[in-house]
Amino acid sequence: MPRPKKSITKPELSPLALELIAARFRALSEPMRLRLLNLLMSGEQTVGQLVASTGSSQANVSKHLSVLREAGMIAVRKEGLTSVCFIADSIVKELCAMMCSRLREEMESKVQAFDAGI
Amino acid sequence: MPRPKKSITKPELSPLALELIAARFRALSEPMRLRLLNLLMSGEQTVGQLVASTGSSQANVSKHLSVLREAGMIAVRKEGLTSVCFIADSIVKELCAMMCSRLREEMESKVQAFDAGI
DNA sequence: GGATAAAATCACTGTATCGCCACTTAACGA
DNA sequence: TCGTTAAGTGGCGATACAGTGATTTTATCC
Repeated sequence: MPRPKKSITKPELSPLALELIAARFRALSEPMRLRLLNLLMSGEQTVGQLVASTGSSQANVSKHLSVLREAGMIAVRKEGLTSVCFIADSIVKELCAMMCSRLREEMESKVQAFDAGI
Repeated sequence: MPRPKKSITKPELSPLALELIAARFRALSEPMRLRLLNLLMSGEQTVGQLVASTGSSQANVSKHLSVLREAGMIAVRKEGLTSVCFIADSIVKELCAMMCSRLREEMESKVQAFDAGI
């Protein structure tokens, strides 16, 4: 036997790579964080503005923002007392746009199937 | 009054849309699931093959596969006793490829920064 | 320095989820 | 029908994470 396991095909991703990729997707896996990112799509905002827009608590927003920051998706610029947040990774917009359009397609095809006779 | 709140800018995503998008990213947010998807990139595989390739328990693999199935990312075709899994949504490959290349870029830029003098 | 305001952090609770074990279900062959 | 095998499912313990309230840090103004 040439090799006792795997690798007839591709070289399989390393555990580290898998964890890093998973971590990035995980940052996008919470509605509140998607909401924050969506708000930041229109332009940079202070933490206070995000708190007001979302209606969530300041602590909660701050925690979610730090998750997004550690994932490299947003960055923060300090201006006196306030912190201004902005999207730091253009991939965010692409990924979300892709997911949105994909979901829309699926829903529309379901509507079509429904209209066509359940 | 037209609407009491928000909407100076964009129409903000609905809670349902946010949850649906988050759910799809959540499906991609676990290393084991990414591993399964990566294995399926090379072509369809039976559950048993995936269990053997990953070295994880059959129950665990089965559960992760059902998560991926509910997220619409894979589909399953029954052939006698065995279930054959395959990627059902081409977006999966795009998303993962995008994340991978993005991470690679970041790492390389860090290496450069390191080489340039910490 | 002291007061104030913005944001981050800590401590805590409830909930979700991973991985494992055991059991059940489904499909085939003798 | 019975036995076997592939896969799905339920229960359990441990861990992770969202949201809240209270506290601390950081920077500004008086």
